[in-house]
Amino acid sequence: MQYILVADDNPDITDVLENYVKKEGYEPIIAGDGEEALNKFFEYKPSVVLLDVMMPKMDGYEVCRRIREKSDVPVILVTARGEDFERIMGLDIGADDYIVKPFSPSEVMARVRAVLRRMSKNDRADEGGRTRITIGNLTVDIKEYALYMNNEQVSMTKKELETVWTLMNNPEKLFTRDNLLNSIWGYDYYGETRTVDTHIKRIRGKLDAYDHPDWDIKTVWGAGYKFVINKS
Amino acid sequence: MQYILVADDNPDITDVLENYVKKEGYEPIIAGDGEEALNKFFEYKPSVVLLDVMMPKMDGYEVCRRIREKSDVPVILVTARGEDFERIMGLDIGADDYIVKPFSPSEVMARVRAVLRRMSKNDRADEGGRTRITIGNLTVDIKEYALYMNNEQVSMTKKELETVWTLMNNPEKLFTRDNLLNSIWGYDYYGETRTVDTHIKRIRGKLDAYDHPDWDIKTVWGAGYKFVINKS
DNA sequence: TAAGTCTGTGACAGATTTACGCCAAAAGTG
DNA sequence: CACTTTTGGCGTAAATCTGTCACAGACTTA
Repeated sequence: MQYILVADDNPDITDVLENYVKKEGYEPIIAGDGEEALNKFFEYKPSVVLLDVMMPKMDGYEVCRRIREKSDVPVILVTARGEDFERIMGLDIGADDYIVKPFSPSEVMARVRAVLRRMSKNDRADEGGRTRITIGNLTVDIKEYALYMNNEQVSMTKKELETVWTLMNNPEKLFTRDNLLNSIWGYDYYGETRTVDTHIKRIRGKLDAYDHPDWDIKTVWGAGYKFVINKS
Repeated sequence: MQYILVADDNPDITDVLENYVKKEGYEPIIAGDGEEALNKFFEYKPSVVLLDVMMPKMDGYEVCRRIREKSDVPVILVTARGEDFERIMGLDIGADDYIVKPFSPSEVMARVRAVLRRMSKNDRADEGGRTRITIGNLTVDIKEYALYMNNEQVSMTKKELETVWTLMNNPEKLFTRDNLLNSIWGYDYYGETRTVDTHIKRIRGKLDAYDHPDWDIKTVWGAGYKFVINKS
């Protein structure tokens, strides 16, 4: 679940934004003043923070500054009047964008989407982590989102590919179903553990169309699954 | 000591960036206009150059061009909103990346790290000023903004051409919609993600009028699009 | 061997995501 | 300003993926 923190002392504003945030599939967290905003920030670890500049107890600039001491989460400031963006951005508080009142809710959501987009992906392939693993005749490339057996592409769905990738990243390591659900589905997944079985079944169905004497996805009875490498 | 040259005529901006650069362990060199930037460049030989496009005495484009006559140092251009894609990339200026205002300082530093990483990997042959790519019977020339199928020109709009160009530049690589929006529409695009779909549809509509057994623009369900080359 | 667990599998409904057509807004032109 | 082209957005149908269930078969332990 992705949280969005909305901090404004005017309930009319937070009410409207709350609905929009929900409609976009995020979970809104509302705060009515600066201190509350800061507390809820640390409690919920939201993915985006929307801060009104003028709030009781602690203003938006200060909240932003405090958040920046601990986190790189995208922060959008909401200002009352047309201040020059270079002034806002130039203040050493590290805001990511700003919106001038009066705004339309859809404009706000567009900016939320934009900062999330800027933060997401893009750098990950750059990030130095490996993007491709080969074990025996099996290769998975997460940058291409593709899986190859004997250099021939085998079509995989997203979840299937992520599952293989996760297992391959730690050969010989046992993954419980909960481990896999946590790292692939997310920590807040609510559903059957056995779902994993179904995915393993589908993966095996596709990969077993080929011989793979060097490795296998093995069931550890009563525990989970692991990717094993056969030393010959 | 690694120097980073920061050129902008707004002291608010250079002040903030100066602090960030220091915090990351580099030594900032500040310039307030184009001529100063060029002089300090030759004096300090920095590892990265950050250039605001609009500066007194000499604009960022010109500074970048002059630097390129002598050096392959990574140059990041900073532009105000709404600059055209093609002016920044693809042309003979030779910039390595660009950032659209408003930006957050942490975003800037992320890109500095990114270009430095790319340089260290000597990965530069990749983007090295190519202006034309041919794959199978498809040729795109970004300099003349034209696309050919079987040496016959197919009329494309700007966005369509840029999309094809971007995908072709990294065959097999998956681009999420967000990736495409970032690199083609820019960091300050506040529209719908699904817009990409519409453009892909139009591109396919035009290109599918011809056979192209060697390649295809493929949908990766739940993830994005990629340009695939068919090995026969 | 029998009882008690745990896993593999096929089927299916529901959820998600994408393609496509159409329209309206925006940008470009003369 | 009128006209054309380009671009972005939306609703719907189609395609694809995913989670769950029921049951058979496998494994473990006593």
